[in-house]
Amino acid sequence: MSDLLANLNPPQLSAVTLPPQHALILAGAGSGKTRVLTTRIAWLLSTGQVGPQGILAVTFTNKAAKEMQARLSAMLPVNTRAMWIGTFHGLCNRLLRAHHKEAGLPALFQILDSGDQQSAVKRLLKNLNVDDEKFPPRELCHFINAHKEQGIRAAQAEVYDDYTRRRVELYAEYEAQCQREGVVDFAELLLRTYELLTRNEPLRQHYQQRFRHILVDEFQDTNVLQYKWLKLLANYGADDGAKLFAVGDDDQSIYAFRGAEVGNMRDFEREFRVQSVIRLEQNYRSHGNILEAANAIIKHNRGRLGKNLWTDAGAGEPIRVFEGFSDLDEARFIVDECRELIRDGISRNQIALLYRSNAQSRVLEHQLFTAGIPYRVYGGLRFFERQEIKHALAYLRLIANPDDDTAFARVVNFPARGIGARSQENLQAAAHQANSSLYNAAASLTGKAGASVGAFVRLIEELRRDTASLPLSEMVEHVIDKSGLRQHYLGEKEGQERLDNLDELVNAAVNFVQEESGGDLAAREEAGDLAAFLTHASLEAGEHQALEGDEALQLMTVHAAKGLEFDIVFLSGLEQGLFPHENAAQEREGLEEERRLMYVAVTRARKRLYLSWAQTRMLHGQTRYCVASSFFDEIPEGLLRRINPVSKSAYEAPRASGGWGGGMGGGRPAAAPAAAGLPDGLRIGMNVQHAKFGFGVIVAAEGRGADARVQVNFGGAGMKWLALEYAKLTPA
DNA sequence: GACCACTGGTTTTTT
DNA sequence: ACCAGTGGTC
Repeated sequence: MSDLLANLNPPQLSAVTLPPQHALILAGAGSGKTRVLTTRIAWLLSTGQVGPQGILAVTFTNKAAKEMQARLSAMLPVNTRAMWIGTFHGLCNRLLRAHHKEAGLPALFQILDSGDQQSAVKRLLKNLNVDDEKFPPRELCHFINAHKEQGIRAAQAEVYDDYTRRRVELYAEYEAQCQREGVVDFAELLLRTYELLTRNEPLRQHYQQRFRHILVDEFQDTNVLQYKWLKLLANYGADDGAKLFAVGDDDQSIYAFRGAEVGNMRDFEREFRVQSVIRLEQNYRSHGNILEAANAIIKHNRGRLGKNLWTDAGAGEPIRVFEGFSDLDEARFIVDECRELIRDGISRNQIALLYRSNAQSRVLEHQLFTAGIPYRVYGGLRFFERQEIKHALAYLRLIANPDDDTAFARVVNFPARGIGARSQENLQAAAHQANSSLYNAAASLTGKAGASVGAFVRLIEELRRDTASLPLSEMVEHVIDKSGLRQHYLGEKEGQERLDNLDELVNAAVNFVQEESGGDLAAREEAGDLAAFLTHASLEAGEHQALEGDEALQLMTVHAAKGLEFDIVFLSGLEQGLFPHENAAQEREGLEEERRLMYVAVTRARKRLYLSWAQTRMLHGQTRYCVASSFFDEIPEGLLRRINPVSKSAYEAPRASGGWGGGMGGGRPAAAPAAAGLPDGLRIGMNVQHAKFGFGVIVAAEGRGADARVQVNFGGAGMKWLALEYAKLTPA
């Protein structure tokens, strides 16, 4: 055990060895958060304070859960399987599978991912004859999820206008549809579990007594419902409830936009009368200058719980700042610099190229490709979200649960088997009328359409029969062949990649069955291989497409980089309107989240950090004229080293390109053409001054004469459209 | 039912 | 610029 605690610093040690009580650990970036969490569990177990079955550890991502499990098994010769370690969704799934009857769900309930949910909503709107222009499925999904994530059912939803009344009705209809089909969406997993435990006293008591220690990772990312869920399991208000050990960093809360509630940290501290708030402030990751910059940035946020990271590593190098004429120029600089770093022996996967939004990767990728540097882009379409995979899974889902209308609608005519939109509408109507699933309504269709739909139903039944005794992987293979999917993609021009992916799905099934340890055993025993595999596919959308283990540069959004670290980090596109993003920069809350994002980005770097921006950038097919991000103003100049001449705007007098430009599109931005209707003296890209908003750059123009409007990027004051007739703009 | 042209919408994203 | 989704034509 002394081994266990060796090399912990004093705050880490006190967190790990805290006597049983509620605790909040404020763990700064790079302060050894995961280590504290896992060591805490190991310590609790090895001191005999609790058995493995008394531990519940919750994370947000499967990756984090797996890492925790792996680290624990390395630390202790203990059966980690008796512990409940997983994501909120994974654990809820486990509970619902075990108690599906009490929860009012079929044993083989399916899980809708966000895409499935949207299709389900679309189908609902169609059935109810609701105009999907007035109620866009995307927006409706968001409305429904936002309510569920607050723990609010349709019956309790607040109605403040006609539009919302209708949305609430649709929410209720959607709930009914899901119930009828035996499917649950992500938010439902949590809400249903919460309600199950609330209403079912014996079950609730069972789990409240079982779990003695509940540990939560990334607590700043919990939403309202997740916190309620934790309170329930910890038997909030009782003396003999589990002890909650929450680890988080309010400064790294970057998911408020999807419902995360940083306020949970404060609420937790207050409601649970937390006596021990422990701050982990020693950073083991970054050199001093980098850390100092991060601290300086985050200091601008209000209402922080307060924390100041320090390091005993030296100051290190200054932060390098590069200003490009264009996004291309910026990308070229970055790639040149990377080439040199690689030549100097830096490992490629220790270099990260970060950006605010995915669209920015294109220009970087292009330059990297040209330079022949291997790179890996994180994000994008994931394995189980690919069209061909979803199709194959839909067949499997129908085998498991014929009432799954989402799956039915997806493949009833794929590959094409003459069941057109018309027949499908008829079927929908029949099913709606009979209040039954599409599958069951199929028999009621007559005529030609009835025959083809009947043939489809028979196909599914045949598949079910023929695969009933096959092992999972052979089952998948059989379905791919006999459904006609393979044949279909064989005949498609670009079908080879899809075929490869389908083969990969068979492999995934093989691995899934073999991999006893990682899988959710309880769920599998309950429901069989197929159901467990389908759950796995929904809950764990799969590895990102790029190859693992390659010696490659790492490209990703700042969000995706959270939790990771690299020797060298390039943070590009530091322009007002892009980072901080214009949609967020208007309100303080939004800007503060952007600032936390900036803080996360900066603290990813161990040894060297590059910050760059471009005076012009192609965005949505148009050239945007940019000003530097206001975040530059928040970093003390003394920490920075400007690697090329600094200018205030794209339209200063021409000057040397600093050696990075030259060539196509790389040099000064081409002089902007006089935009239609702009009065003399105004040009796109020009610097102007406004009485209220201050200095800015004209970014776009439209209309002429009295209607002429210009879009001006005012930096800190944001992006504005101004009517020239009223706004007083003077060239600056 | 297949193909093509047009449209709108593009911050971040896990489960 | 680029993607996905849609509506039209053959």
